[in-house]
Amino acid sequence: MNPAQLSSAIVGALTSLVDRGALVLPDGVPSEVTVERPREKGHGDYATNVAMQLAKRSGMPPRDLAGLIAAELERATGVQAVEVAGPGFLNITVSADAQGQVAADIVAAGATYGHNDSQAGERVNVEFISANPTGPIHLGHTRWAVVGDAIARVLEAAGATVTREFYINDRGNQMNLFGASVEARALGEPVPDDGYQGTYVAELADAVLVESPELADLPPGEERTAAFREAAYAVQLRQQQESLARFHTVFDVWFSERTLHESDDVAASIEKLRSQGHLYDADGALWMRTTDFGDDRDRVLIRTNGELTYFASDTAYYVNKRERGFDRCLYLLGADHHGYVGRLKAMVACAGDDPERNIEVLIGQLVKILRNGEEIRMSKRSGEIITLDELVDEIGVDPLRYSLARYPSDSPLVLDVAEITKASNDNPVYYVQYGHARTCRMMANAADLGMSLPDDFDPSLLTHERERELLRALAEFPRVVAAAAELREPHRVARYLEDTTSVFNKWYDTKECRMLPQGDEPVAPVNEARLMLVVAARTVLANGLALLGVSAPERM
RNA sequence: GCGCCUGUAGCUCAACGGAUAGAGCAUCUGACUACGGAUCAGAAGGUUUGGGGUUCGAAUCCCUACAGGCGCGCCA
Repeated sequence: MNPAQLSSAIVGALTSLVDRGALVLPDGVPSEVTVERPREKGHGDYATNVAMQLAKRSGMPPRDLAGLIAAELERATGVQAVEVAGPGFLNITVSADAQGQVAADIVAAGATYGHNDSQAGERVNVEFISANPTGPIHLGHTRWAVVGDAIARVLEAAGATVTREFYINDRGNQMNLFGASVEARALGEPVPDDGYQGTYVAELADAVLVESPELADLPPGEERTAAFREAAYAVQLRQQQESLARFHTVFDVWFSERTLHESDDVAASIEKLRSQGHLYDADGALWMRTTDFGDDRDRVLIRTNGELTYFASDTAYYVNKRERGFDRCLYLLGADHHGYVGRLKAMVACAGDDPERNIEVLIGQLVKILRNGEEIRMSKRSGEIITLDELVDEIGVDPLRYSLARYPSDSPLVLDVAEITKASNDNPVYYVQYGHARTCRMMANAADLGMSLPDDFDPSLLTHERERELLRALAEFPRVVAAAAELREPHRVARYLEDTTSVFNKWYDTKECRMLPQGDEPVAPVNEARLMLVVAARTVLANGLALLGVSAPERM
């Protein structure tokens, strides 16, 4: 019996109490109730605080109400015992066969186990990284490359329709400066003072000259600079895409800022906002009155010199997303951009949308990486960059992804290269992956003995306390996925996997719970029931790792 | 000055307002005639930064002080 099923049973008990007149709930019976997996042994398989939650409304003391519900709930199918504890908790013990059935349900669901409908019907645009195409993907982008991708995966598992999107800022002064920098490097001239200094610019210049050697022969001037800009842009964008693909972060849409201007999107979005009455002219510029919706100051859309601001593009881009049908636009930004939150939300309100629903801005705090106890630093001015490619070379895709995925993105984070590259039990990524590999070895061993998943699986054979613990953990997975999706916190999946792997290992280590027959014993139904449990555990570990974009190796 | 984020074991961090705040690392002690030990069992380590408040119950919510990080352009 999984938590959702138990919740339904509790709701059923409440309903029949109300129907009988034994209980009065002025607001009606809740459609679902909280069911937790108790941390303490001796508190049953599951616990609920429903009696304390409903005590006030029902006009009964929590413990009295708990007793009433307990008596009713004990009659439900699959419920073995209900105990009132503490201030009014209900500790529920599920019958062995109802609990064991969880294993077969998981195996039947296979790769879809964990999927749920908590976000069904949501059309979500997840925009993340959106690095300027003037340099490589680097340390500063890495956290969202993992967590943004994992959020998208978790939302999909929760039933949402998701588009992962990368916005390319391929327009404006920075691009021209970038072009001029590559041009200078290619021709052996000094890079402009405010230009791009990094060594990667020299590499780009070389790559451009290999692909388009004729550029060097063009006469100096704007056309040549533009030609270098376009060629370098193409090379740099391709490199970004390759780096991210190698890192298992894949986008559905690479959205060019230029296309907003080449189409009428910018003009159209300005007209839309004008018609909403939130634009005005002052000092020769066009402004959006974002202060109407809580921003600290109004924002310029068109400057005195007639140029469009970046914010004008942002506005057009948002309107474009909404026109493509997304109800929820997620923006995953670095901490250095948190100042944008206010204006983005105000802009959404100015466009006539609901800033509480149509836009959601998540801020990722900075990640520090330590090597030999010292922080690896980047310097924008000198162009010293720690690229994603270098990090992947040094740390590996799986350890790097997992190490970033297991922490909430709104807390600052320090990672030590030595810790996350250790190939041992020190490292949670290998702990979980090894757990998965172990389930695979066990399945292979079982196959060697001619064992197979039983057609007449008897769930009541999985009775050992360690088996029940494991079943409880496995049953929780869909709720963990749902919570991760709702809260945009995929680290919950990683923590859950570590916990579940630990529970699995404890079971594995228990002499009374050997899956294989010992000595010369023949294969018995209990052995095949345990095989079912192993396959269920493998399913959960594999599905969970997939949500984080981390591989699930069959052997290590 | 204003705003956002953070403050939990020696370190890195968990913990939908729930029961005795948990893991891993580091330290110490056990289990290898093993379904691959990249495992398991155990010890030690805490006034959840300080102070108020809200309630059946607060690390969590509110106020306040302190400390750290990051922002506050007609730049992108």
